[in-house]
Amino acid sequence: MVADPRQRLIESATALLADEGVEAVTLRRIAREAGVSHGAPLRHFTGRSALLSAVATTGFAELRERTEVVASAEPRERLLAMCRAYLEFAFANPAMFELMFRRDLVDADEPELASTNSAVFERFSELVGETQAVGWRPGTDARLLAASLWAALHGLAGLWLWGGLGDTLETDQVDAALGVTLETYLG
Amino acid sequence: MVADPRQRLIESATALLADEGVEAVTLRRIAREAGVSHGAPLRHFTGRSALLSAVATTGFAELRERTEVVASAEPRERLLAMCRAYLEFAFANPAMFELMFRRDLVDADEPELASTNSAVFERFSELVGETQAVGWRPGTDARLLAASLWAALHGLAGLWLWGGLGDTLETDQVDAALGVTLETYLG
DNA sequence: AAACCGAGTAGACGGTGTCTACGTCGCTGT
DNA sequence: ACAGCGACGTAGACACCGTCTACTCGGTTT
Repeated sequence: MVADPRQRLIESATALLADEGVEAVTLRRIAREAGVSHGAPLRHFTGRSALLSAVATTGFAELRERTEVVASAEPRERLLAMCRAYLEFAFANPAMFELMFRRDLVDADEPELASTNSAVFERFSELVGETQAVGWRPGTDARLLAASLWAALHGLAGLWLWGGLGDTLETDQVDAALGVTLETYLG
Repeated sequence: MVADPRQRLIESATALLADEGVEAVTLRRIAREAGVSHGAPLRHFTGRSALLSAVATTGFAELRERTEVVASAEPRERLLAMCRAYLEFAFANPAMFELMFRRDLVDADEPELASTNSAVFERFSELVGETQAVGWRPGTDARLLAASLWAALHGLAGLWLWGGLGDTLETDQVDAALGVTLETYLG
């Protein structure tokens, strides 16, 4: 157990998020979970979105770790691994992933969140650049190419999370679709 | 003004959605907007998600129209046009687009919604098949290819709506990224 | 005439985010 | 030693929200 009450609240919220999904992460439930009164969280966060932003920040931080660990000589291989890591993160933490991209729950302008978030994309963008330097799709604007591929991954995760597309998009089907996507971009 | 109270509620909700976004579309506000008491909507819908599902259904219907109108001899051209129409729809009706993919607001199992929704993807899938028949990426499973491209579009719309990726994804940048995506798949 | 039904109303209940006023500790400066 | 202060927590209120229930109509059917 951590002493810092701020941290305790974040951890209670994270546990609640993983256990019962985004809907359950309410200020009052977090407070109950942390063993404090319903108004206590507001002593440490300006409001719900501030607390949830802090939670989402840890999410982006974990995503960054997952996508940074990847060490391989070939830029192309690293880019491939990073793409897979992105989707694996979504599969492993669906509720967190949803929270991270719910702008009604999270304050996107919160500085720490914004920087952690953009750090991941920057890394991705760099990797795209490095891969281009090795002869992949030269001449295409690196940033646009990165955004395009990033969006493709994000869309796969989003549609899987949403459960749309009839019976087409079960987890393994999404994996297969990811294969098609990667082949399309990097094949 | 329509007589059917059910339709009136849907229209009030749609107006509210377009004017003030997803947050504002609450049962009580819809009722106020329609000039009835706060409990009246429940006479016509089993609950909030049922009403919102009806609204989302009209959204998918409009999306279907937008993507069906496209008439062109070349399958490849039609597929391209359909992709662009998808994003144009999202740009034109951001709040509706968000609602359509918010499974906490909408009952994805509602039959009418599910069928209207899958009809759009089916059409898309067919078009992918036709384009393949003309020599585009033969040998790739049509359904997976469709899902992959569909997700790429969906991701672009989602990221734009979300406003993430720092200053990278303004509206015109998304258009440019769409260009990269289309070139990647169909170039 | 009686029974019924679609449509609407008013009130209640439990839940929520946020605000405010009120307590407590423990530390620190004098 | 002690007054003060600031971090932390509490309790209650307020305005919303979705949903449920009991009640009221006007018209149609029988």
